[in-house]
Amino acid sequence: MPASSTRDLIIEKADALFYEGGFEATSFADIAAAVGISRGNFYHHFKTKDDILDAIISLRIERTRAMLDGWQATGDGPRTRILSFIHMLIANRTKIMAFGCPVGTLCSELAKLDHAAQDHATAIFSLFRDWLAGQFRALGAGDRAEGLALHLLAWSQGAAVMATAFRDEAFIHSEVAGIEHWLATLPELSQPN
Amino acid sequence: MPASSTRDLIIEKADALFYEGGFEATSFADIAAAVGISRGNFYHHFKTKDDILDAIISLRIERTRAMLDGWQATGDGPRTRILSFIHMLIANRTKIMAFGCPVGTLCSELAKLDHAAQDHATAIFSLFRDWLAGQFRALGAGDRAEGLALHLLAWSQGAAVMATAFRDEAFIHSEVAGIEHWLATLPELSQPN
DNA sequence: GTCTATAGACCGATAGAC
DNA sequence: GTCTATCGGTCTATAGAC
Repeated sequence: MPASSTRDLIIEKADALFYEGGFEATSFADIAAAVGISRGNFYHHFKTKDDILDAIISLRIERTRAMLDGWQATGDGPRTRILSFIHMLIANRTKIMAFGCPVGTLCSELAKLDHAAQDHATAIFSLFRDWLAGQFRALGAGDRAEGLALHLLAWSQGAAVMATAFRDEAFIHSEVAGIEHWLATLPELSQPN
Repeated sequence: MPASSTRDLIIEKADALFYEGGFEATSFADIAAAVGISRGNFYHHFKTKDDILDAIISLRIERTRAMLDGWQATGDGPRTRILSFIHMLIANRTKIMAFGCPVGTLCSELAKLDHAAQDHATAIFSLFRDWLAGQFRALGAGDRAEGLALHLLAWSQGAAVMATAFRDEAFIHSEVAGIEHWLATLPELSQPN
């Protein structure tokens, strides 16, 4: 079976639409139009809107895991790996200023909708948290590693929210600089990089 | 004028519904049911959904201003006033874990909807930013005051997003403790309180 | 009689679902 | 393609204060 089936195309387009317009505000018609198929064809692949959402979250989990594995596979030390995470804010700054963080905004929207997929979406955050905690552990943070990971995640989320509200690119850069300084001067860590 | 009571009731109920369920996902029928009036009566007070959104944002701006003025009117020093802001995270922790920060989630949703009221909603953030900057200025932060204010806002937003995603009350407390420590050890500030 | 608040029928469009 | 429910929004009628 070819990898880029219609189903994959639907997921791909719906992923972008849910990110840029929100889950609730995106209709089947929007997705069908973006894919270029009829709505009838659509239901052959997904029975309900929630099914698409689950597929999208699964895709994001896969891609996040692949990205983290890729960073892990380099010869870089944990500090450099953490910087790779931080610099996502810069790399994605244009989209973040327009639509926020894909993970944070999805979790917030699903919380308000009291949606069954809440935990599934939060699992993306858990991937980042665990991976970051691993880096901090490698730096000698011990049992503080998870707390540091959560704090770093929160910091990046706060930067994303404010950058979206104020459409302020300079603020993203200043927060990233702040994180880098924090990382460089963390008192608990014993390893230099 | 006696007319304002129903109107005020609509705003109050819609404010809660928009916060807890999101703007897009809340219908006129939901609001009318919460107020206990017919949808026809509803349209006598507000012509469009955007009208009520504007009214809600204006209400939030008024209430925020009143709260900040109240903190300003106390005999407390700027450090204690900043702590009042931070401790909102604790006071509102239950709602934040369920629905996120009212301001941050609204701004994020309106950004995705590309809604005309985006700037109006961001004005609530601006109130906090300017007030916090005033406190930092009083502490001798000089032209760093606004940057510190934005950073503190971002920190609280990040804590709110993560607390919502993970439903983690302990995390809120640990972030608040982190902010308090940061505030107590800020190197730039010359005033003791 | 006028004005305002209220109710509820009604509209076209579109939603998710099949 | 078709279903039903519901969306935001419009319309008219009524009830009562002045």
